[in-house]
Order: sequence, then structure tokens, then C-alpha cells
Amino acid sequence: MSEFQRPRGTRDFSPEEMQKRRYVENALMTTARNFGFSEVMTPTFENTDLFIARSGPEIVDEMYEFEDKGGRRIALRPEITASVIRYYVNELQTRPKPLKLYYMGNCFRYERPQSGRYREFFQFGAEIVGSPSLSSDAEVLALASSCLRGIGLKNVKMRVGHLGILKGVFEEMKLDEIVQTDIRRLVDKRDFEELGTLAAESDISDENMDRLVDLVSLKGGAEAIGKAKEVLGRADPSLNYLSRLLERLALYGVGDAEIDLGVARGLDYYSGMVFEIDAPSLGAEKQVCGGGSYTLSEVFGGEEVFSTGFAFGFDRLMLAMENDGVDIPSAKLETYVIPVSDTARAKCILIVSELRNAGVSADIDLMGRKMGKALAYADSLNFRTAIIVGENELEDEKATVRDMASGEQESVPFAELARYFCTEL
RNA sequence: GCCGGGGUGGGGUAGUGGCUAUCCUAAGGGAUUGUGGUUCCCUCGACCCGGGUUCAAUUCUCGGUCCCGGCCCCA
Repeated sequence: MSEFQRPRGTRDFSPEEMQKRRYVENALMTTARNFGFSEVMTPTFENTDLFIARSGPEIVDEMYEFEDKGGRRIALRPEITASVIRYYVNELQTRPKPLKLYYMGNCFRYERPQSGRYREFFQFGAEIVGSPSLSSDAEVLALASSCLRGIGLKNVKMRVGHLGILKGVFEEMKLDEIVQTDIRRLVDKRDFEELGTLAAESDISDENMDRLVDLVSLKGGAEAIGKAKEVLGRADPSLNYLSRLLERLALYGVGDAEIDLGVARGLDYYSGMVFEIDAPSLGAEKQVCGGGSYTLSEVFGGEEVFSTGFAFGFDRLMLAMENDGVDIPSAKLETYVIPVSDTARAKCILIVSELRNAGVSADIDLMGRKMGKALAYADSLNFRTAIIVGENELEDEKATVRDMASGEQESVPFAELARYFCTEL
């Protein structure tokens, strides 16, 4: 053990873990690209003001935030949407709409680590900027759903709500904004008891509060929307929106989305559709994805533009896949070249170079090991084959290619090795 | 910020107020001068940090730190 430890809440990833993480990351990115999204990258740190503008001054306490040597207030990004929208306002406003962007990156929050929560963690997210439509919301939900399908994570629950419904009720009740925010937070937590207390304190009638609780407790398929209309005693544009959204999702083949009018999200800038995805296997921190439609650009000095997007907690996806036993194929290296004697080493280097240039993953003994040990090494590193070259092979101008799984060997002329491996693949 | 459980070689562990700190595994080497996953041998390598009690602390105690689970928060 070195005297130096990792900072709290950070992790080192082993070769095996990275292989899995890159596999999943690649699957997510491939899905996004197939949906017509393009990757962007923004800085790991931003001026603190950006996040304050987005979320309020309290956020500073929960970020890695500091003054740099030039006296600037800097924050390690706690999420990436703010950066993407800032980037949009700065430089992408004149691009053809809609702008479909995705990103993957590390984020930092100064929080107490626990299961599924780290101080450095990773998010994969996507945003559609510039389109206020039902179509965009559906597209984004379909992307999130396809991402999960793409990585093979099945044990998940997607819940879709709409903030317009709560907003309508708030207007009817004529509540001030502070109370609205409190209610939203409690609704998000499903803390109906505390909600009752709050109702008493802010002289909201029992009748109104009961109605609100009934409303946000509604979940299920299209029938939940009908029930909501009954509770409201009227039609509501947001409810209509949700039922049309469900129809759209069906066209995308997304049948697992559930209506949940209790999805409130803790964030003020969400304006319309909001959704969350949970992985029940995760325990306390089970939310793997959150998103919705919002306007944020005007906060950063741009023109108001409707956007819709989401972010996956990448680390939680990995944990959930692990818990659910989702299989991730292991990467096999193709071949390990073993010089039997020092005289064969030069030829072996030529062979390994040729194979590498031909795009074949090839490695070579660097430790001068004897063949037995070299084969054991190749075995433990999961090579598909080994190439053995010694005096006999040099004389015949043929390499011995050994299949590591079966132990079968065949002789392949040096000149044909590259072709042999390329066609094998 | 709060509550609970932990910390012994790289990984997994046993154990102890004092004696060479146990075992498994991994890694490196050898048995084996051209054939791996078996076997045998050798080597390497640990009591989280600091204070206190004590003749003596890895062990008891206090504080810190980190890990695990939960609360708060969750963008």
C-alpha cells in the first residue's frame, strides 16, 4: 500500500472494468449516432457563475469550487447540460435546427459517497435543442429507451410526467412560488405526510390538497390520464399532451413507459414533459436517468430556445448491469508471439509488427520467458492464439500457430501469416 | 452535515497486550535446454494514520482518515 490514497469518492478502474465500461459507453454512443445525434465535448470545469445561473447559489456548497490562480471562481462541472447549452448560446445558435447533441464525461459533486454515488462520476446524456415539439420529446424518450435496450439492461422502469399539470393546479390555488417549490420537492419524494403539514401551514384547504395528492399519485398507462381528468374535473392540455406522447412512443416501439404524474424533478427550469428511469436492483440510489423538456438558454443570455434531453448516470448503469447479470462480452486479443530462443526474436518482432500493421491485435513476449511460462501468460491474458517461432520454424519458414482453447496447432508460412489472421477474423 | 458497520501482504483471510503474525491466492523465479490452465519448491510482500493507557499496543482507548450501507440532499 502506497502512502498515497485516492481522494475520497474517486475510483481507479481496472483493465477488466475499463473494458466493460468502454463496451457500454460505445453501445450508448452508437445508439445516439443511429438516432442522428452528434457528439460534443465541453470543458471539465466552468466558471462557477454558469452553475449558479442555472441552479441558484446554494449549489456552490455541493460542488468542487475554488478560486484559480488568476482569481477566477471555477467549478468542476456537476453535470453537463449547462455546459452544452452555454456552448449552444456561445457558438451553435445559427446551426440548423433541431440540434441533436450527445456527450459523455466525468462530473464532480462534493457529496457523501454511498452506493451508486461518487464524488467523481460519469454521465452520458443527449439534448435536442431548438424544437419545442411533441416530436422531440418522443424522440428523446425513444433514444433513452433504445440506449437501455442497446446495453441489455431490462430491469428498469421509465416514468413520464408533465409539470404543466401541477402548474395548472398551482394557478387554480393561487400559490406563491416558494410554496410551489416546496410542494414540488415533497411530491418528488412522495412525502404525502409532510405535504399535509405544509397544507395546514400555508392554508391550503384539505380538499385541494387531497385532490393534489390524488393527482400526483396517479400512474399507469393511458387510463391514468383519464383518471387525472376526473380528479381535475376538466380537460388539461398537459394531459392531452401526455396521451399523444404515449401514442408516439408506441410508434417507436417503446411500450414500457409508464405515466406517473408524481415525477416532479427538483429543478426549476424544467417546463413540460419530465421523466425518470429507475433500476430497482440498485437500492437507495436507484435512479439511472433523468430528463425532460426545458428552456435554459435565456438564462445564459441567449434567445429562449426549447430543448429536451436527459442524462444517464453511467456508473449506475454499470452497477445495475452487474446486479442483473447482464452479459458483457470480453475482448479477446488475437495472438501472442513467443520466441523460443533469442535467435528467433528478430523474426518474431517482424511478425508482430506485420500483424499489428494489418490491424490484428498482436503481442510479443518481452520478458524472455521460456515457452511454458509464455504460454501460461498468454492463457491468463485471454489470447485466442499463440505464435511459436524457434529454430525449427526459422528453418521451415513457417510459424506454429496454436489455438489456445483447443491446443491444436498448425504451421503457417511466414509470408501468409497476416492473411491467415485477417481471414480468420 | 447525521447514524450504523468496517480497515492485517496486490486480492481474500486467521490470530494475538509480548515470542519469527496464519493460511489461500496473485505476482516473479525454478523443478522443465520446444508446448499453458495440474503438481512441487523458492522469492516477494501486511497489522490505515496520530495521540493516550502500559514496561510493552496490530490488539485496549480517543481522534482523524478511507471504505461499505443508510439518512439529508440529489442538478
